Amino acid sequence: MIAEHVGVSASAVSTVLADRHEERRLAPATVEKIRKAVRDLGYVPNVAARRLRAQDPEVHHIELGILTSFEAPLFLVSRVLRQVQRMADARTGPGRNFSVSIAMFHAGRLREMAGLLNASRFNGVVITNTLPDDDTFLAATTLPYAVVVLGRRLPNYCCVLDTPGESGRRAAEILLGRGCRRPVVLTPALLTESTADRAAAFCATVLAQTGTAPARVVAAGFAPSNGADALRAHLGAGRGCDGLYAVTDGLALGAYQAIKDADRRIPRDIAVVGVGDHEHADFFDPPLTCVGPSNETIVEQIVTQLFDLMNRRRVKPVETFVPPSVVMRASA
Amino acid sequence: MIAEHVGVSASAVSTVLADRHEERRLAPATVEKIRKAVRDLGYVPNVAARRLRAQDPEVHHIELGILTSFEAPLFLVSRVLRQVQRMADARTGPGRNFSVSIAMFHAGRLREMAGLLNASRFNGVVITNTLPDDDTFLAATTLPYAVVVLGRRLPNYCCVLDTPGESGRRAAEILLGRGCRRPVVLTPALLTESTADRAAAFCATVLAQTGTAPARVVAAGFAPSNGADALRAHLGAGRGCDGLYAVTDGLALGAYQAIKDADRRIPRDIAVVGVGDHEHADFFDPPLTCVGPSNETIVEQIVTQLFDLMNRRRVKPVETFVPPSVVMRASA
DNA sequence: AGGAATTGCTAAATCGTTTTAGGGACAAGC
DNA sequence: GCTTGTCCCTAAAACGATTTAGCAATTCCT
Repeated sequence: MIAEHVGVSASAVSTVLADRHEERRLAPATVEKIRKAVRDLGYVPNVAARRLRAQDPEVHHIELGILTSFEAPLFLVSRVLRQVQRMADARTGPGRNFSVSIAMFHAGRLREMAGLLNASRFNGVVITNTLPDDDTFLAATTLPYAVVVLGRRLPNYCCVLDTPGESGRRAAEILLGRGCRRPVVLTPALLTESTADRAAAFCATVLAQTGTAPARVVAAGFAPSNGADALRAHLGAGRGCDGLYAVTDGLALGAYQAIKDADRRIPRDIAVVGVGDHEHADFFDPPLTCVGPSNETIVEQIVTQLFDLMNRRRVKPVETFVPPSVVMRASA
Repeated sequence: MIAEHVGVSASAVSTVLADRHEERRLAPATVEKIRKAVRDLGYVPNVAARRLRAQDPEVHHIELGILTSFEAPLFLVSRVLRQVQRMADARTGPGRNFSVSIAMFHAGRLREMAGLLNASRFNGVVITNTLPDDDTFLAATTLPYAVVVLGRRLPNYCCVLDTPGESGRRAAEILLGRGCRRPVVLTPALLTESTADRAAAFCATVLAQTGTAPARVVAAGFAPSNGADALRAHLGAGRGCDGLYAVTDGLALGAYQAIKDADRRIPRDIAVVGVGDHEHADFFDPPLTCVGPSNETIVEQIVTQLFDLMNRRRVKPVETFVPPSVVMRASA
């Protein structure tokens, strides 16, 4: 402990920090001396040591984490967390105890997260919203505990993701089925594996069915304002659009504004299809038609796999594809 | 360690778990025996012990947490987290290292969260979205580390919250200033300290200025669907409304739908004022006029206080009131 | 057969904290 | 002077894992 600096034992410091110097009869002068040292040295107690010491040997504490990047929206993450907690609560009892938390990493810098590699932070994790750099890191190092990856395909981990190619294809079919002649796909500049797949499948389907590839509008980020700016530029330049596929709902929300500002109607002038990754897609105006994996199914798959891994009921990694479900609402 | 069950030493078990039995030349039979025991006993490694052992004595690891209830939305929480992380990153260096995470508790059962009382989980926390039960728990036990409470007034902690009475009053003034004669306040059934204060101030102001208290519409929860249902019922019953104050933006979003479904226009027929606690309030249609504490200010206050407490630059708890800022958009 | 090398495992130290038992110094009482 | 008590503090064990050093048994080499 840092504070042997004052020539006093660790026990005395501990006593003072726990505010038990009265009952343990430390001299007021010593208490003051210790307090001062604690302040001066900026002492921070080590939680791992405290916990190791404090915990009841009879009860096992299991740490679960949901790892996501700072930049990503939390909607799906929070749903995963709630479901994980539900399962955890069901398994909690005397002798077993769970903590579930969300930890964030800077996109592309997952590898820097403390305790990941040496398994000193979590007993099991769900990882999502990784960038390609994170994916290569993960692919290169198999973490020695229960890991489920959401939305990415990595051979050495259990993965849960959209059935590849499906969402984009169905979205294209919906727009073409309504008679759209000038479909547009709206994507962020930095594509994740899922968004890239959706866009590619959409383009391929449109090309196959009409002979022309759809226009591709690229937004700076995935916030609504990025979507609005990008689509406004596209419409303002007079390039046609009568159907829009946004690979994430935030972009669709921004697109709505651009469309309305351009005095076009949804879906009459421009039909819009999203993916269902926004909490309130059904309260957009008009409510957003979505083609994407059902969040319930995804969450359920993730959580059962996580617990199966932890129970060692599953050992080999598996890929689970969740087929998109179509929720027709008023926007297309 | 559990697995002395097989008559082998802890070191051997550790070796196998780390998959280093090759380099350390354990007999394949022993490895199998250990693996089987690990499986059969459902062994879960203790992360606290691992961490204590694994960490470099030269670097101090500081754990920060943001504690919120499962039931609450994550918008403000995620903003707090990002800001905390930014400050943490700025203070990270050789010898100092932060982990920031979100941990959730069941509303009203904060006291059950493991490691809170014995300080064995976090070096500092931000607590928010507490229910009255949690508040009484907190008021009764001063946690022995850095704590900042968001949106509640507790004498023994640093608190950051709306200036009491201000938001509701300003909202009322905006609606009355537009000439509204039948203002309505939309609240969830379960009021937190902040929402209760907003509703009360709104009602008091309207009563003072017009002589009649506003109608109070109570939604079952704080999701948009709850708001839509509640307002639909109100409008359907033919009770008047030409101005609406929603104490949380989710309700406003639901109200938008009910208003449009009733063929009323926003703001011409019904003006709407929210509080600015939804990430995309500026992309509602029409964009939502908000009166509420600026999220930047709140987040900044919280985070500086948290770090001041940890540095012991502040010792006594303080209350910080953040005055509402008004963001006029198209809805009122 | 005797020494060297290899194989397969264990003992012990360590991480930082808390708690329990107890010890030394001094004062008071006989 | 010896016992008893009080005051103030420390030593040591414990928490559960990992790692390092090393020991015994077996095999290999000459």
